[in-house]
Amino acid sequence: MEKVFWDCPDFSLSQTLECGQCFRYEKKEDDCYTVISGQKVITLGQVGDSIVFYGDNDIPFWKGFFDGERDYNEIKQRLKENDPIMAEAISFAPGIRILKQEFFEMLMSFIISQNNHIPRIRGLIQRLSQEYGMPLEGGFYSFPTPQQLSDVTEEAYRSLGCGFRGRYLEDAVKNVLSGNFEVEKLEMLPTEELRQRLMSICGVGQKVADCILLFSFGRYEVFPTDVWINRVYSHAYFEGKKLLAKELQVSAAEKFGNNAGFAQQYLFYYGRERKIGKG
DNA sequence: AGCCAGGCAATTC
DNA sequence: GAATTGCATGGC
Repeated sequence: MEKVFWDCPDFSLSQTLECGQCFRYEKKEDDCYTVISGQKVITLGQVGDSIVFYGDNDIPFWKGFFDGERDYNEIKQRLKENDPIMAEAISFAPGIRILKQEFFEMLMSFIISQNNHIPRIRGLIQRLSQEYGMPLEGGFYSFPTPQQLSDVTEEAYRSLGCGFRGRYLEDAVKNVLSGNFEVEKLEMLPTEELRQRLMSICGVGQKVADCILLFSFGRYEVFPTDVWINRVYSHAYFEGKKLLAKELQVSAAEKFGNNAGFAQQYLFYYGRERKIGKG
């Protein structure tokens, strides 16, 4: 098997995949991972700072997927200034990079994520792909396209185990197929307008919309606010006092500015792994 | 064996 | 408008 090497600074494959932004990866032997995005699949590993791609399937795509061009060192230095908790969160997982993932896949995945555990989210996405996606090499399946899901009913989603989210998933597919969610056009919209557009889909609230804005549209100024972020944020900056989501986001915007999204992911992973503020 | 989950819409006050 | 409630399911 052909190997392609890639030196990418400030990058940990495991931290980036396992920090909660991505649901479609599988850990193999020797710290190797198989990652699936849309119709593409790759197996890769890491030796020190060096990433090893096994196979040469569209390497430029995967370098973009891993946000390879961005200077994360500069972002981290800026976030750490006068912020010991952030410094600790960053040193806990200094190799997180924000992935660039497909819009439709993020839309469906984060609808599924609501009121759900991460292991179960992954299972549901896997079954959805296996049922309606396309077989790829290695026994994996592509995430289904909107067209492949065009006739899937709420009941079918429920029988996969999606529960009450079935109605939302069906609505999301209808919306995308209607033509009001073409990525090339969405990319042009200012963040707030794009957020409102996403939230017009039943089942997409601000949290889900913000995850899509951050993980798919590269709107790094957003700060997705969920229960974990609320715990770690109030613990880190407000002596444990819980904030309303609105207040928290105003505070995060002041504190982190255009790097809020990166800050969110460092804090989220740190808080969740260390169970900060829980119990 | 329950408890609860990267929330949300619907309902109620 | 802010606060409360029901939701489906299964991993832990």
